[in-house]
Parts: sequence; C-alpha cells; structure tokens
Amino acid sequence: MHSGKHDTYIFMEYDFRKIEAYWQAYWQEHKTFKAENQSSKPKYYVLDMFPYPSGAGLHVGHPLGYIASDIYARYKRLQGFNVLHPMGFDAYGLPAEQYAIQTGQHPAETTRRNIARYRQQLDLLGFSFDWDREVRTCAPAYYHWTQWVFIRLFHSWYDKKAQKARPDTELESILAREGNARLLEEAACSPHEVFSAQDWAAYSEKGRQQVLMNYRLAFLSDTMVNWCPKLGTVLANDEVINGLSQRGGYPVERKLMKQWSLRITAYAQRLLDGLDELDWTDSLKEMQRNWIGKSTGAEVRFEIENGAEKGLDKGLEIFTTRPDTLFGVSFMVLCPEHEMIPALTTAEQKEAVEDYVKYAKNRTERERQADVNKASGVFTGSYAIHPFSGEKLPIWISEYVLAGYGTGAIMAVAAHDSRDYRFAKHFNLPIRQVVAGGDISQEAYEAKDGTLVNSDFLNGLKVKEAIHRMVEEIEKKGIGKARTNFRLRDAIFSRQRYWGEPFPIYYKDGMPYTLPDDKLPLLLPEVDKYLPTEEGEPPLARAKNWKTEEGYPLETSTMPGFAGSSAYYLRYMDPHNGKALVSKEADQYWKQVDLYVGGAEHATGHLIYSRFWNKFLFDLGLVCTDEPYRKLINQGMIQGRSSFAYRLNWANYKKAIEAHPDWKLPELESPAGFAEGSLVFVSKNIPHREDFCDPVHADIHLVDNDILDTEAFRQWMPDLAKAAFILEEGHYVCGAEVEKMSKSMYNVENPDDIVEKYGADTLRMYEMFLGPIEQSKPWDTKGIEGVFRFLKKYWRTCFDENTGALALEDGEPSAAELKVLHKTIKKIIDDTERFSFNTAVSGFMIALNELGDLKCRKKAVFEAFTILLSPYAPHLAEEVWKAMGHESSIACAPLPVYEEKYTLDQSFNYPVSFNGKMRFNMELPLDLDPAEIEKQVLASEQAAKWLEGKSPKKVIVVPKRIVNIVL
RNA sequence: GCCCCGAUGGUGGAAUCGGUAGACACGCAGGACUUAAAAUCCUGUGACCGAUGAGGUUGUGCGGGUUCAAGUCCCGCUCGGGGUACCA
Repeated sequence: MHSGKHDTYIFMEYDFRKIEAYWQAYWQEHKTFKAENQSSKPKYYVLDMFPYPSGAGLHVGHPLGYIASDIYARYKRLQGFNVLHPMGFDAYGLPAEQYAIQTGQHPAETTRRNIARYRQQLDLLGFSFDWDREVRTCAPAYYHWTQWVFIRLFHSWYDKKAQKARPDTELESILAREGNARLLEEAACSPHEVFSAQDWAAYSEKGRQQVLMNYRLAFLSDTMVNWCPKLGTVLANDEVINGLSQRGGYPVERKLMKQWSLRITAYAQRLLDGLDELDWTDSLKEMQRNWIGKSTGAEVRFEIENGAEKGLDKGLEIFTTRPDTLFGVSFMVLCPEHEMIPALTTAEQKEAVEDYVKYAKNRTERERQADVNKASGVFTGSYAIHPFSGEKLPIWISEYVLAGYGTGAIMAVAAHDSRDYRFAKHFNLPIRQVVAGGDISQEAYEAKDGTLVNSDFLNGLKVKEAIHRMVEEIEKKGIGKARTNFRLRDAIFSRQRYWGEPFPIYYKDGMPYTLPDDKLPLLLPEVDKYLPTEEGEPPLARAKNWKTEEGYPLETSTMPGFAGSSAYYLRYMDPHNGKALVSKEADQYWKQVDLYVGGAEHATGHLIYSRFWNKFLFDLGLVCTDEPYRKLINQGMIQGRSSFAYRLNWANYKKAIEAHPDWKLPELESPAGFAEGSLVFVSKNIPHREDFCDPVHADIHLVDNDILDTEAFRQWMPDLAKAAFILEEGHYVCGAEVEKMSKSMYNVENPDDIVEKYGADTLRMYEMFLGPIEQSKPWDTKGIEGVFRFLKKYWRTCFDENTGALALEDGEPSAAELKVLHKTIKKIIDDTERFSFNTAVSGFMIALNELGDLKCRKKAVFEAFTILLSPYAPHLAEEVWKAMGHESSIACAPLPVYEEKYTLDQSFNYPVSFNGKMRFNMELPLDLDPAEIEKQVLASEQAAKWLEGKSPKKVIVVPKRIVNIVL
C-alpha cells in the first residue's frame, strides 16, 4: 500500500510470503484439488460465475464471491464430499474486439494475455480450483459443443401440450399427416398461415423449410431488434439499459433485421414454475418473475365497421387483462407497426397516418423512453364495433402501444388505465367509468377493487367476478377466449461481430441448413480487418473461402456472449470429452450445480438463458436435471472508497489570509505563483475549511486510515511538488466518499498489493469479515489490521517466535479448553452452513482470545481449530498442520465433530425482569423445570425486595432465556 | 410510477425462533515494555444523569399498535440502495 518500513518486523514473525508461496506450489504439484468423476464419496458441485478477462485485471471486488465459494468448497471437502470446484473464462466479448479494431491485434492474442494475468492473480489468492478442468469459451474444443447444441435447437420445436421440445422430424410427419391447424395452437410458433396436409405435400423444399422455420427453437426471422450502430451489431434486451448498450454505453435503435433468435418464450411457463423449486433469494426470483412477466386476461376480436369492404372481415384482435372493463371501452389503439394500418386508413387520414408511422419508425428507444409521459398518435378514420353495445369505436394509432406484446392492439379504457387516460385527455376522447371508486376527473382508477357500474350484465359484480363472467360471455359469443401473455421476448441470437462462435449454418437456395456434426467445430476464420465489409456485411464476410466444401456460403454472424456461458457448468463435468458435451456418466454423477455464486446483475440475462438452455437439454434427455443451479448466492458489489484532499482555491486565497492568520499563508500576488507550487491543502476538520477549499481526489495509496502521507503526495504529481499543508494535530486528514471503483477516481484497490502487504489469508478473511456476503459495501482497509493481527497471533500461538518450531504441547485439554473448542466447532459449522462468513471469522477471533485467556497451547485443541480455520486461511492452516507431523494436505482432514457434552453448562444465569424491565440476574441449575424456576425466583431475596409484599399477577418463565414477573 | 431490499455507537457490523441490544473488529483514550519507534500486551469506550464510585435514565430512521417482553411482528410515513419501465 505505501512505505514498507515495517516489513522487517512482519518477516520475523508470521512469514506469510514464504508460507503462501510454498503451499500454492504444493497444491499445484500434488493436484490436491483434483475432482474425480467416480468416487464412493457423495458429490458436491460449487461453481463461480466465470469471469470475462478484461484488460484491467482483477480488483478487490472480483474475488469476493470466489473467496466465499472457495471457503464452502474447502468446507465440503472437510465434510467428506467429493467436491467439484472448477474455474474458466468467458473469453468471447466486445472489449477484446474493440481493442482489436483499434490496434489490429488479434482478439485471441489479447484474450490469451488477459487470461494469463487473471490466472496469475487468482493463483496468488490460494483458491482450491481444479485447473485441469479449465474451460475457455473461445477454444474450439469448447465451442464445438456450443455449436452442437445450436444444431439441436435448430432441429427442435416445442410441443405445448407435452410441455417439452421435440425433434423436427416428428414435426414434419405431423405436418404431412394433418397440416398445421392443430399445431398453430399446440406448438410454440411464429404466426403464419394455416394449411392442410395436401398443401404441405404440394410445397417445394424451400417452402417447407420456410414453414419449419416458424417452429424451430433456433430460428431466422425478420425481427425488430436493438441495433447499436456504434458497435455495429444487434443486442439482446438485457444488453440494453435505458436505451444505451450495456457495454460501452452507446445509443441503441430499433431496426427490422433478419436475425437468429432462440424461442425462449416457449419455456416461459416452465421458467416461471421452476423458480419455486430453487433455493435462490426472493429478490432474484422476483426479478426473474418480473422479467418473464406473466399476465392473464383475454383475447377479444372486435369487428371493423364495413370490414368486409376493407378486406378486414376477420376483425381486430386485442389482448386485455381487464375484460371486466369492456363496457368502458371508448376507442381502440394500434401500434404504428400494425399490419392492418394501410387497410384501415381512410383517404382523408392517409397523409396524417403515413406521417405518424414514419415519425414513430425513426424514433430511437431512447427518445421514446424520454417521452413516456407525452401522448402522441393519429386517428385512422375507421371504426371498430363494440361486441356487446354495437357502438362505433374510433381506431387510433399510437407508439404507446407496443408491437411485440399481445397482439399489438388494445381496447382503450380511459377511466381505468392511466396510459389510455392520458391519451384520451390529450385527444379529447370520452372517458367512461365502469368500476366504482376513485375520482376519474383527476386520474384513472386502476385498482382491481370495486363494483362494476354502467356495464349491462356485469353491474353489481366485484372486479374479480366480472373478469370471470366476461370471459365466459366472450367465449360463448365466439369472439375471443381467455389467454395468458408473457413479457419475455425471444432472445436475439446473432451478432454482427468477429469475436464469437461461428454458426454451424450454411445457406442453400436462400434457406439455412445445419452442418453435419462431423464438420464441427466450425473454426473461427482469420480476417484481414475486424470491421464490417464495405457492403455492411459482418466481419466474417471478409474471410477467404467462407463456404462449405460444396461451395455453399456460411453464416457470417456470430453468436452472442451468452451462448458460451449457457452450458459451461456442464462442460466442467467432463471437460476433455471429444465425443459429447458431457458423458451420461459424468452428468449422472454431478447432476447439477449445488452452489452457484455470482453477481445479481446476471438475473435477467445469463441466469435465464442458462436455465432455458438446460431445460432444453433436459427435454432431449442429455442432462438429468431440469434446473442447472440448485442454490444461488449473489455476492454484493465492492465499491471504491475515494479519498479527498481539500485544495485552497485562488478565488478565496486573499480572504483566507485575512480570516485565518493562524494558517500562516504566504503572501501571493498572482495565480501564477499560486499554481507554481504554492498549492495549499487544508486538513478536513480545520474549521471553515469548506468555505475556502475544493475537494480533489487523492490517490488512496497515499492515504492510510484517512491520514495523508504528505511527502508521497508531493511526489505524486509534478504540480504538487511544493504543496503546503494546514494540519490538524500533526496530521493531514482526508475526506472520503463511496464511489464506483475506477482508475479516474484513484480508488482502485488491487488484490496483488494487499496480498503483498498482508498475505492472501488476511485478504481472504478480511473480505469475508467486511460484512454479509450478499451486501454491497465500499472497500475500506481500515479493519484489515484486525484480521492480520489475528493471523499473526495464531501463528505465534502455534509456533515458537525464535526458532519457528511447533510450540504446542501434548496432553489432555481441560474442561474449559474443550468447552471453548466445541463451542467454536458448532459456531463455525453453523455459520459456514448458512454462508455467514463474517460471523464465522468473528468466531475464530473470539475462540483465540478465549484460548489465550486460558493460556491454552494444547495440540489436540489446535489440531481441531486448525482444520476449522483451513477453509478461511488455508495457507497458514496447512503450515500448522504440517508442523504437527501430518503427511497429507489439511484439505483432506476430517471435520471435527461437535460434542454437546463439552459445552453444557451446569447452571444458567436467568435475567429476572419486572414488567418487562430487567432488574437482576439469578443463577440457577440448568435442569430445573419452569415451575421450579418460578418457585425459586419468587422465594429469592431480590424478588422479595422488588415485590414489596405484593403478589405477582403473572410469572413467565422461558427456560434458558428469561424469567418475567408482571406486577 | 410499480416491484424488491435496507436503515443499529465515531466506523464496518453482531443479535440464527419475539427473550439481558451493541458480539467481533476498526478507531480513539490511557497504561506496560522500549534509548526510541515498530511489534506485542493490558484497561476503558452508545448517550445522558451521578463524583471519576455505587447506581439510575435513555437508546436500534420517524409516528402509532400488538405483547409480560419488539432491532425483530402489524399499520402509517421518511430516507437510502437495487430492479423495471408505456407489457394493456
């Protein structure tokens, strides 16, 4: 962190550098953490979200989750589990490609370098990864299987009735047998025309392929996509945040393009239901539920006035969650992309409608989001007919109706929907209240609470009953039916980029076909530049001979980032298998991830895609569990804690001289002299400092416990060479603020620096000690000394300070010593089980303090203690373990067993309270029953004093807790 | 706007099932050892009243409530963090 003047003293005692280097080499050499695919032991699979290796390397926030999972993995090994704890790299990604575009350097090269750096940093922290199982998504042996799964997705369709994916060969035979009438209902498919078996027989090869495309789980279609011109590619919904790209923050537009998509919507219901079974946090499940966004309601068809003349005799289909408000409909609204618009538009309205559609088309996502509260739209000139009242309802167009949801058309109930209300107010359309409640002259009444009015046969019903009744009526009339909708959209699966998995797809007669399995992996070709071609084709179009042996052109898009990360947990089970993604045996043995640790930011991306991917593989019988991650822990983010020095600004310099002669400021005539090395910094708590000074970032490496190293600060930048400081109590005290960890704020803490100064064991324990694992918190080294002292003290207790030999004694531990030990065994095991690592670290400190008080140096006690400590401070634990004469690594030691008999108390100190207020404590034997306790308490001297002859109304006795007397 | 989560000393946090709030650690103050520093060890440390003691009062964002007993449960707010955003 800063000067190393104390280092010699650290070395004399606990030499963490030597210890950690030794054990890291030992683990690597002995393959201590190698997991076997066959074992008599029960299995446990602990997985971290693998990192994207960025050029900046790891900062202290990254390892937080890795440390937690490593503790748990090591703990499970002690418990006798065969633990799989692998690590790898999510190696495809935009930054490496952006860098390649700028420098011409091959992204594979940058990625390889960054991975090497990550690996080096990870190794320093002493993780128990089985590196023999490392995967990299950009390795051909890995993306072979990403491509292989894509081929399966392409050749599958989703049977809604059976609730599973089935092969397209079955689909073809159904179509040949009976046409698609039934499948339009029973299969997850894109909307398309109904046809008969005879029609199918008459279709050409190309025509059939076009039909099949509507059913495939990986399909090509013209889709409204998020196009990012700056990145030159499309993005998935979860990669767009507030209209800007997640990576880089560039603007994103809506654009109609031919793209690969995954029919993830087919699995919406299963993705929703599956959540109930999972041991995930409620907040994360809730996020996924909202993202999937199930809503139930009804689809209703409205006749168009003179529909037959306009060729619209099929009417207008809308979706609503509030069929109860059908009598409150006063107009209809279509999205600007709606296919019926040309037919609906009357001659008088033609120009206005065309202008509006054009306007809406040119608006970016960002513009639309900025104007959420503005109403805009245009009347088509046509009318729909109310199915019950027969009333004429004007049909409008507005961008507040979305093309991708429901049918892209709504019935507007201005009184009971705030968006319809705003629109009606703006265009002066009628507002008709049909549910009693609220004040609709002010705002829409949206609560699903109240009684129906002005609604014919619904009058007097409660909202819930009315919804039910109306759906019945709609179905009876044959104008619609109950229907469920999901907010979840199909995932756009192609990227117009270089650095990703190539699709195993070639084109024949304009239609895509999959490569045969024996042509996999389809290797990523070399290109001269990582930019799109002049014609706007993706970079792969630059590759020479980018075609099959038969000369068919290959797909030029590549797969998105989530392709490689969707099934990586399976590949770790069997990473070197060249014949299958994962062997049956390996899958049967490891089944699913028992503990998954990673950031909550993947809630609506990776964690959904991955569940979808797994469910698909499950349907194909390739994996044996329906959900990939049984338990999930979201580690919080570690923020930066910036330090500030307070610079006296020139504007206030003269004033400061007058107001504060005690600051002894030199007389300066010009700002030039001021700038040339007469900068003055005022310590944080000097009175009136804030009236004269501006805060400026000071590099946190020049600050220790908020005290600035003024000498180092002067040397930091040339401008500061002659800086002067107004001190308080001999120190310059800095201010601090929590900000994002970033270079520009000079607040990045690098794990290597901490390891260099305190060692990996201290860093590991300190990151855990900082607070609950799920909580976000600023990085602050303030408390690290406490953990460091603990480890030094542990070392000193076990080893002789002068000789370094084991200083523990043989002999039977005393009752008091055993009590401390067993109390600690229980606490550490309980805390580790519930992922409360911060309290576990406290438990070690308490135990060492208590053993210190007892002057305990018994080998038997410290042997058990050291095993408990080994997941948290593995290097030091190994060192002690070896000194005790054990041959093998402590990682294989058996976890000490808690025995209650050593911790049982003979008596218990009962707090006795009167009317809820604590008054005195009374020690009583433990085995008393409540009645006996009550008797003894009431008979006591202290109770008599408090009762003063009165008899208590009530006495509450909670064994081993409290006695409460109510007067 | 909607959904979720949170608020405890100077600081990070503990209190696992409604049962002695503030464990553990940092910081701070005082002391021991030392020529000195570092390292190490000891003592004190929520606030207020009291004499520095005994002792007492008060105290978990705010206002109510349930209970013998509330940081914990219920109702109503305030503030902070995260997610999501015309999803009909």
